[in-house]
This record gives sequence, C-alpha cells and structure tokens, in this order.
Amino acid sequence: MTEDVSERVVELAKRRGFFFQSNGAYGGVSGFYTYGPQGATLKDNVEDAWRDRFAVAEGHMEVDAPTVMPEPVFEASGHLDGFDDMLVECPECGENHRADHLVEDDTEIEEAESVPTEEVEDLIAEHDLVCPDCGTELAGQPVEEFNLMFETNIGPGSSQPGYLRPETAQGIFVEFPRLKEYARNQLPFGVTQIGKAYRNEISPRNSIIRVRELTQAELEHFVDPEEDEPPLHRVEDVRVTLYPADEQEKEEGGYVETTVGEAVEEGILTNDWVAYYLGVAEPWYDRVGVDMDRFRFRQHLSGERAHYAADCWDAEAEIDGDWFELAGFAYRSDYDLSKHAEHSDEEFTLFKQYDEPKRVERATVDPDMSYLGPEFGGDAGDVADALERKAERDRAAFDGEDVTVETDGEEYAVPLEKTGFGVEEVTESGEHITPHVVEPSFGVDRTVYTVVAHAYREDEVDGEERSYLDLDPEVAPTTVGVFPLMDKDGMDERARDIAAELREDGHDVTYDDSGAIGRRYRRQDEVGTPFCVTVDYETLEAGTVTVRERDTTEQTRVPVEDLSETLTALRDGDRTFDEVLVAADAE
RNA sequence: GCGCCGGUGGUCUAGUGGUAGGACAUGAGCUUCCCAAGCUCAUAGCCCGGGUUCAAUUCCCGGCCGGCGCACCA
Repeated sequence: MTEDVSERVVELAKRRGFFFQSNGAYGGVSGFYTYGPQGATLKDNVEDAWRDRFAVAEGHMEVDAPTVMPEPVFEASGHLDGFDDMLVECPECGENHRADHLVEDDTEIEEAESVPTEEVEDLIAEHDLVCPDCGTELAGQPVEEFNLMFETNIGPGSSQPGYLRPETAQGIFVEFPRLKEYARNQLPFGVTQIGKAYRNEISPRNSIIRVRELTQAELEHFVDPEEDEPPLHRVEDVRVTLYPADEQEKEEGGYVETTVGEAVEEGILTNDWVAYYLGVAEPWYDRVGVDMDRFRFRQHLSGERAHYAADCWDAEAEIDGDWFELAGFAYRSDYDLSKHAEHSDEEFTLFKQYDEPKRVERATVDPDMSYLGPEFGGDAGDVADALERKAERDRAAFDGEDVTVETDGEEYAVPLEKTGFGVEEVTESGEHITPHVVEPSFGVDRTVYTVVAHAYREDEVDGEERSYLDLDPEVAPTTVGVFPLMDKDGMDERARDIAAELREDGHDVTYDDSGAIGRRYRRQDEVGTPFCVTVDYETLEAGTVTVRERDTTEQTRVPVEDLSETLTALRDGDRTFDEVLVAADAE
C-alpha cells in the first residue's frame, strides 16, 4: 500500500470513470484529460466546497470571465514576455539558459527578447558567449523559442491575436474597475473565480497533476495596505505544518508544527494576510479529504519568488513520497493592478477619503495656447502636458523667466508668463490608492487527484481483498447505492421506487440489480459511495431496509419512511453511523 | 524539448514472421442470496503511418501516447 498508489489510482480512475486521457480514439493528446461520470461530480463537489469556504463564508464575490483574452491583457500582465522566452542548451553540461538574458548580460542590447531567434544565435557566436555554468562555448547551438500560452485569433480575416488565459486571475484584474464599483468603492473586497486555464506545457506528466488544460480556483482579495487587517483571531488556533525557507536550506531542516497565531508571533509567517489564508486553507483541505499527515505549507525560497511578492507559501501534498504543489498563497502588493493601470486607459485605483479633508497648496498651470500653438505647432499639446507634469513635480522650475520642458527628446523653453503658473490652496478630501492583492490560488485537478489518492484503501472482508475510497460524504460523487437483494418477487420494483424517492430528495443515487449482492457492494466501495441500501423480503413485510456503511461494512435496519432523512443526516455529518446503529438497537 | 524503456479486449497481462491466449470486468441464462461463490454461453484486442517480406501484432524507420531521469513549470 505504501508504494505505487498512483498507479492503482490511475487505473481505478480509468476503469471507474473518474478521469482518463482525452481523445483516446485518435491516439490521445498529451496533457488533456476528461473527467468521467464519477470524476466530474467529485470535481464539482470539491469546487462547491471551495466556493462555500472561500467565497460564501468569507463574504467574497464570484465572477466568471472568458477564457480567451486579447493580447494587450497579457502585455500588461507580463505573460507575453514568457511567450518570447528563448532557451539555449549547453552541449557540454546540458543546462538550459535563457538566451535573451545571456545576450543582454554581455552586449549593449537591452531588449534581446524582441530579437528574432536567428539573430540571437548569431549574436551568441559573434560575442563568443559561453555557458555560465561550465564555460563551454555556445556558438552554433540552436536557440529554441518557447511558448507557454495558447495563441488564437479573435474574429475573421485580419483578426486580433488572443490567448487562452494561463491563469484565471487576469479575468478578475482586468475587470477591477467595474468590480470596485460593484463593491461600492470600499476596501477590502474579494473576488473569486473557478475556471479553466491553459498552459502549453513542454512536458505534461503524472496524470492530471500536470496538464495543459486545468481548473483553478482563485481568490483575489483587494486590500488597503495601510488600514486593512485580516481577522487573524479566527484562525490563530489552527494547527499548521510549516516548512520555512531557512529550514529547507539547512542540511537537516525540519517542519515547524505550530499554530497560525504562534507562527505570526515568532515571525515565521511575516505577512498577516498570507497567514490568515493558510489558516483557512488547512482545515478546508482536511474537510475535503486530504490527509493532513501528508500535507504541508512550504515557503518559497528567495530564488523562486517573483520579485513583487513579499512572501509566498505553497500548500503541498505527498503521494508515493513525492511532494507537489496544491495551491499558492502570495501577497502580490499592487503589482497586478499597477501593470494594468499602465497599459490601460482605465483607472485601477480607489478613492480613499481622508478622515479630515486637507488643505494643501497645489501648483497649477494654465498654458496660453494662443502662444504655444503658433510657437510649437503640432507639439504644443505635448508641451502643455509636460508643463502640467513639471508644475506638479518641480515647482522650482517655474522660478526663472523661462520654463524648460522636455517632450519626445526635444527641449522647449516657454516664457513664464505664458505658462499660467500659479499656486493655489485647495481642499483635498482624499486620494486615489492602488489596492494590494492577496492571492490564494488553488489547483482543482490536483486537489481531486490528491483526495482520491489519499482516500485509497485496501483491506480484507471475510478473507476477500477489497479496495475502496474513503471519501468524505461531502465530496463522494455517489452518496448512496440502492439494491434489491434479488431481482424478483417485487423487491426490484420496491428498490426502484426507493431510489427514485431518494433522488427527489437530492441524493446522488446509483441503482444496481446485477449479479450477487457482494459484488454490488464492492462496486460502490471502489467509487467511494459511503452508504448502500438493500431491499429484501423484510422490506416487503416490515417496511425496513438495511443500510450498510462503506468503511466498516457494518449494517443496520432503518424504516423506509426514515431512510431519506437518515441518509441526509449521515451525509451532512449531523449523525454518525454508530449513532444510527445505537438507535436501531434501542428499538 | 533531450535520453532510456515501453504500447496486445473495458482493466491487468502471456505470446508469436503465417493475424492471438489467460485473468478480472461486462452482458444473457441457470443456481444461490447481505459482502467479488459456481456452471453455461456471449461481447470484446495486437497505437498510427511507411519500409523489408510471399506474409508484419512480431523486424527496421518515423509519428503519437505512456513511464522514468534531465530540463521547464512564468
């Protein structure tokens, strides 16, 4: 059981309709998976549980943005730079290097990214560039471009380029101007999105762990960095397993088992917002069935952290001895919104009112366009704008007879009296601020995989081997199997009626009348169905059915009229199976 | 993307230069009836393309897919 769980899970997932590689009829395509009948429901249930905790319980709002977005979005987000990455492999040590960076480091060229790959190859040869690791000459090595975003065309003919989003987050950032209106211009507010993202991975691997089309559940929490604080007290007692950067760098570093509150006090978690969401996430993972003994939060090493991220932790899970990322928690400061503000004409700020309005002196200009126009021709407008900027920043420049401004590399001297320069006292009631962003970002597919792998069990029942999924009823795709003990004497009809009634009450029911009863129990065990109901002769006579519990295989009798209510209570955790057993014994 | 190994019913697998056998699963019937029982029958397979050959699932080449290692994972 300790080895090869992945293999068994992958096999079971194929056979029992959880997930399998897509397009098998055409040979399959690497990195694309289809969720089958069981898997699609399981995934829905995981998403619902996420929505319940990270959107509803936090009072955040959920959106659903397009998966295709136009090029400028990704120019702003910085993802397009990734598209232009160039790699060159060292023939000696095999190490891959960013070719554009090598060229930038050793030449006058600053934007090698925009240089065609053939020219970069030439540049490497001309400048005798060598491998930074082993010093081998790289001349003659091919420079490969790599492309992590799927490109497409929007509209017919000379259409505009678009890309499939590589993360759901941009769909939220881009709509910030409208979303902040919806939030009545008040911070903090959070926006969630669950949806598909696409990455043209070089090498998809490990079933649904690394795929080209994935589902993310992301939260962008917009906060005022100076005033807003997370409700840390709500999670301060949550126990977490932390793997801080300094422990990772030690020879024999270990985990820090502590509470969120203590980790913040001791300075292990330096960002309160990140700490808060770690405290929310750990119980959530436990709730959907991730084994907390194989779960940890790992801090990013300084090298793997994006430059704008103050601190970043990943949630990680272990399967077959390998750890992989389930979610990332990053404090992204104002990076994303500032980027979009630069590239777009929209405002990505909020107006924040001061407690007391301030009286401030402000330098203003009112350029005499009847002078600037004839004097500077087409540049007059730019000169006027430059004057305005200059007045804001450098009031001293307006002390002399002429004011010199620069625009497009040209200098213009404007007589002071033509600038309309003046200083006035105005009342400012507030300022525009760019919110900071706290981003918990979850991989849904990986969560589903982990939930199944961590739920996989093998045991023996009456000397027969059995495998089953110990899924929590909240996420189990089928909640109850209904069987007639035999397919005759009216038991089948009664069982069908009961199945139909349970479905009407919202239970996910599988009806099965094939073969022997034990076989049907095993079938449900394998897809993690927590409860099975069997209709027998006693049902016809006394109106009771047996209810059988998956993990223990114990069973008890329940009156048909109480069945739906009992199953609902069991599913929702309002009653345990033991309590049902005891209640039945009492009668 | 590079290197090594592999690809046979739904699943797991045996085997072969003359187109394949098992187990499990699935369906029908008999029997049994609360934990994968038995019997009978049935359905169902050599990843794709090219080459060598009288003949290729088998040998060779290429592709696709998978596993492992390296790289990548913004």
